[in-house]
Amino acid sequence: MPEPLFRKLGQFIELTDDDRRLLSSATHDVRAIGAREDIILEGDRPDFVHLILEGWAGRYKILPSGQRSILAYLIPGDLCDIHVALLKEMDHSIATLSTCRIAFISRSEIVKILEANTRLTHALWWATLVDEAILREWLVTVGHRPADKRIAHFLCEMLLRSKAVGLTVDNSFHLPLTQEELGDTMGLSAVHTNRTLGELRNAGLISIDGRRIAIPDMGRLQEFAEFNPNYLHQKDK
Amino acid sequence: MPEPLFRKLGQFIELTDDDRRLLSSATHDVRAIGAREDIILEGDRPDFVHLILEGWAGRYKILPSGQRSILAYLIPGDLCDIHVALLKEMDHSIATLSTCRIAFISRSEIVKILEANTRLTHALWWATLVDEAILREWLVTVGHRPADKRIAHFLCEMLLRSKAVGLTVDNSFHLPLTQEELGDTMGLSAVHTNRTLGELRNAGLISIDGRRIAIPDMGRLQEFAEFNPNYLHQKDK
DNA sequence: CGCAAGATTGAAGTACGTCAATTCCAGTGG
DNA sequence: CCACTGGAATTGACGTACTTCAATCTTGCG
Repeated sequence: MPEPLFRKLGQFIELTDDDRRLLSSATHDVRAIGAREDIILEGDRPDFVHLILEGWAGRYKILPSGQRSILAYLIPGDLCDIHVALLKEMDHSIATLSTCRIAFISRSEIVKILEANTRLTHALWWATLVDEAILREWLVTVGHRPADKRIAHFLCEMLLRSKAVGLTVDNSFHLPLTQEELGDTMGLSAVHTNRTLGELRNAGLISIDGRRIAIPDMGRLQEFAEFNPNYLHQKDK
Repeated sequence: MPEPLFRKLGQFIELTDDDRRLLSSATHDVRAIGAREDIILEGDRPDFVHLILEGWAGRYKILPSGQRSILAYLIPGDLCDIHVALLKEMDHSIATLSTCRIAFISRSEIVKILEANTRLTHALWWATLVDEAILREWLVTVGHRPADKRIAHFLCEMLLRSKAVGLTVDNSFHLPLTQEELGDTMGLSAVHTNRTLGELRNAGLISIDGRRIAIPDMGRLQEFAEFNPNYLHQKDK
């Protein structure tokens, strides 16, 4: 069942049939969730770890001013919150962006896996370290890159991450975000996000068809964005 | 020997004498390192995990433009790079900021601890999750807060983190950074950092004596910065 | 005591934000 | 099939928080 997770962890270890069985048995409780619904809220201490099987979700915080800051995107194969096993409470919220299929894994099942299988434990830990690496790169982006490179860099990342779980077609992928949400991610206003997206399109670096982004020349976009994929720690490439 | 580490992990688990012995025996190789020297460079695959015993270090990346982005500060009790055990290579560099005493722990010793002691393993994992939580908060700060609150928020955090390892005196702590380095952290120019620091001082929110920051009224500074310490996941308060 | 790095200040430029209006488009009901 | 609707995208005008450049002042340190 959790093919995207297999595909993701497979970048780090060769999964055995036994590993697959263990993961499959843990992800029996699958639920469909509509777009833009909260999965966990800041302050929660949930009893489940959530695994995205289909669709996009995002981590976010709301500032006292009402401003929303989006901190990460979660796509198929991503675990939302293994933190929960160790930290007392969520320090941020998670919501779906598109309609999603999500596996609910009880904490006890996670603990069982961690005790039964050292290689899987390491693979799961590896996944959280990659999340951390992505956060570092976003911090660089938001703090030090101008708007156009900021967005270009983000699109490079999401193309490669989508590709790693088999969600791309000819260097195009589905981006289920409004421009306002993209702005809340990049630390930009919706208006400026719109203008910047227009520039990238005019420069021929990207093309947009509805909610689908196509990157005609990935080399050129990477060069423009000063994008180095090393922080994604992907096996292939 | 590694008192600050005891103190840090002690926030998460009660350390037994056995835990302490295990950690002490791993941290036998201690070296003094001068200020502003690199410990690990991006691309490295070091054989050692580094533990800060005294002084400050920082994670950073250099952009093609030469711009430096500082991504995290490491103070006594912080492990620099457990990543190394799992990720292929460093995706960022680490350098000292002040003179430091650093314990070099060989990878095999880390592995030994991880295999021998589940509780310590969880505590170490917990520490990396806190690092991740801090990164998320920095992303909020850099992306969505104005310069004055950005710096105020950072100072709140560093006071609490310093306090947790016993490095504060009357709500004051040593901040071994130049204003340029602080700017590279907050995504601000050195000039604007200077002016903003001046404003905070004029407002009576902080006082600066050389490289020492004093916070006369922590409640007031927290309120100004909209600082909520939940993301630090500290036990006490 | 002298020097270099860091801190401070002023003046001018710019990349971004805000406000507000208009256009586009997918979904809905008639 | 078309008119209606509300959210999202787009565009223009204008304001501002920040940057950059450059000069001067201060401080720590050999």
